This record gives sequence, structure tokens and C-alpha cells, in this order.
Amino acid sequence: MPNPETRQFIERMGLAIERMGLSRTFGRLFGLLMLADRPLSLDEMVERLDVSKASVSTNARACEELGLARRVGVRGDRKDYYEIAPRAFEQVTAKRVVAIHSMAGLAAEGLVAVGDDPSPARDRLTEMLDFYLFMGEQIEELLERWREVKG
Amino acid sequence: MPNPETRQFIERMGLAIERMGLSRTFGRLFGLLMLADRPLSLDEMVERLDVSKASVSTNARACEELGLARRVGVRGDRKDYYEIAPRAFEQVTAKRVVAIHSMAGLAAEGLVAVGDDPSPARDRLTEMLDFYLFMGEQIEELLERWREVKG
DNA sequence: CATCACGTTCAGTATTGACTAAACGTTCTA
DNA sequence: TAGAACGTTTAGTCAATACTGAACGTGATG
Repeated sequence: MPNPETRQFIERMGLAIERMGLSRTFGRLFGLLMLADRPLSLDEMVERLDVSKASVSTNARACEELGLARRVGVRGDRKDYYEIAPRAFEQVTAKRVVAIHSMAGLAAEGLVAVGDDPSPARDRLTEMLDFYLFMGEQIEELLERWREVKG
Repeated sequence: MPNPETRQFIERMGLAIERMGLSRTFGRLFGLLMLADRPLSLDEMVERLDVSKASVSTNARACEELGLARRVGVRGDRKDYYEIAPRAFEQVTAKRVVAIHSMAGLAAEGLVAVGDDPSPARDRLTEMLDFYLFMGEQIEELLERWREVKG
């Protein structure tokens, strides 16, 4: 299974995730799980990714915390196995919505800071607030629509 | 103008932007410009942010490249002045849409990598593809709607 | 023409962040 | 009960990144 396309996918996923502010290894691990046809143990991931077990352990757990992967058990085996969580992508988008809301909150704080008098700053902050309120709300609706169709 | 709320806004903006993978100073600079009632020169930003001029110069230019700020001239003055660009927030969201499209592209590559036979991996990749196609398209529409209302 | 005012670039430095190897705790097994 | 199998934690290392101070280039100005 380690064909060139597979390797390339994993590598690109590493880069894509890295651009989102997470670590490259994290992204590679996620990419590996995306391509797996069954849950993978830590040692299998160590083998495939060629990184230390400590790193795999940490990143796999982080992946779980973010709701991108989940730990599953295998009967008669006490290893930990990981697989991509259902709704993984909705999850990351949901996190983004939270970030958008906090930008709206920040805009609101800004409005307090600049006071009530009309000013260019006030106009910009108002626009920022409106924009993020709009986006947050609308993207939440998109998620709901998606869930309706695919859920 | 350097009241506590102002400082806090700038600092929080720094942190928010840092979480998006950019530098904290970049975020603070952006926050400072957001609160400014007129374009600011490099030296003014140096003063307000308490960082070196080199750093301000670099970050201000980066801000411009990303479409978040623009350089403006002041009559009878050969300094560079910066102000927040119109449509700054639409700009960052537009960038995000590009990222979403590239995730869809990545999913497509993954589908090539796993081949045509049915498999869990294939199912996941298909879902990823559909999801990001949907999101990319829809968020673009949101941006258009926003522009209609506010533009 | 010499100097000043600006912005940019560059080499060096410090800080941050992630990875590794090794030690550790726990749970199973012979 | 000793030892093996696992996963986690931690101390240390290494690389990436962003900042600083200084040098530099370019126009303006006296």
C-alpha cells in the first residue's frame, strides 16, 4: 500500500495541515488515517510515518481531542487503535465557527475601546462585527444543511 | 488614545492572528491600524507597538500583500502611511475559500491513490471531497451576498 | 555637494515548537 | 511474581521563525 500516490497524499496533507497552524506530523498522521482501511495501532503509524512513538502518541491524542480521530479497541488486543472519526470535517469547520464568533467578540471589544463618537475606526469595527456575525451564523446554517443531506 | 481597552484590543488581535498561523506582531499591527482614525506612518507604529522599525516595515508590507492594509500617500510628506484596506475581512475569507478548494483537490488526489474498489478509505475521501466542494461553493455565495448588501 | 530622512535588507540572536530517546507506570501473561 | 508489552511523560536537542541593530540605497533639502 505505500505506493507513490499514497505517500504523496500523506505528504500533501501534512503541508496543508501545517499551513493551518498545526504540525506537519499531525497532518501526516491524519492523512495516513484517512487512507487506512482499518484502525491503526501506534506502532503501525510509527512504521508508516517513520517518527518516534512519543510523537505519534502525542499527535494521535491531539487528533482525538480535536474530534478528528477516535480511539477504538480491538477484541483480544490491548493496543490502542485509531481511526478517522465520523463527521471529522464537520468538526473542524465547527471549530472554525467558534473562531469566527470570537472575532465578532473582538470587534465588539474594539467598539467599546473607541467609544461612541463616529469615526473611521468605529465604522471599520462595525463592519468587522457585522461581517463575522453574518459569517458565523451563515456557516452554522451551512453545516446544518450539510448534516441534513449527509447525516 | 492608548487607553487600556485599546491596548487590550491590540493584544487580543495579536493573539487571534497568531492562532491563525501568522506572527503576533503582525496581528498587533493589524489591530493598531483597525483602531486608527487616520493612516499611520512606520515610525508611529514603532512608537505604539514598541518594536523595531525593521519588524514594522516587514509586517506592514506583509499586511499589504495579504490585502489587509494599503499604503497611502500624504500630500507634502514622503513617509509611507498605512491604513486598513477596504474589504479587508472579505479578503481573508476569500483566502480561506482558496484553502477549502485545495482541500477538495487533495481529496481528489486521495481518491486516485486508493483506487476504484470500494473501501472505507474511499468512502471517507468521497465524503471529504463532497464536503469541501459544498463548503467552498457555498461560502463563495455567502461572500457575494455580503457584497451585495454592504458593497 | 553634504547631509538628512526614510524605508529596506541582512547578519546575528533569541525564542518557540516539535521531535527523540529514555525512564516510567500500568496491565497482562507465563 | 518476574517479565513483557504498551502508552505516556519528560528532559534535552534541533530547527524554524521572528525580532533587533546596523548597514545600505535612495531621494530630498539646505
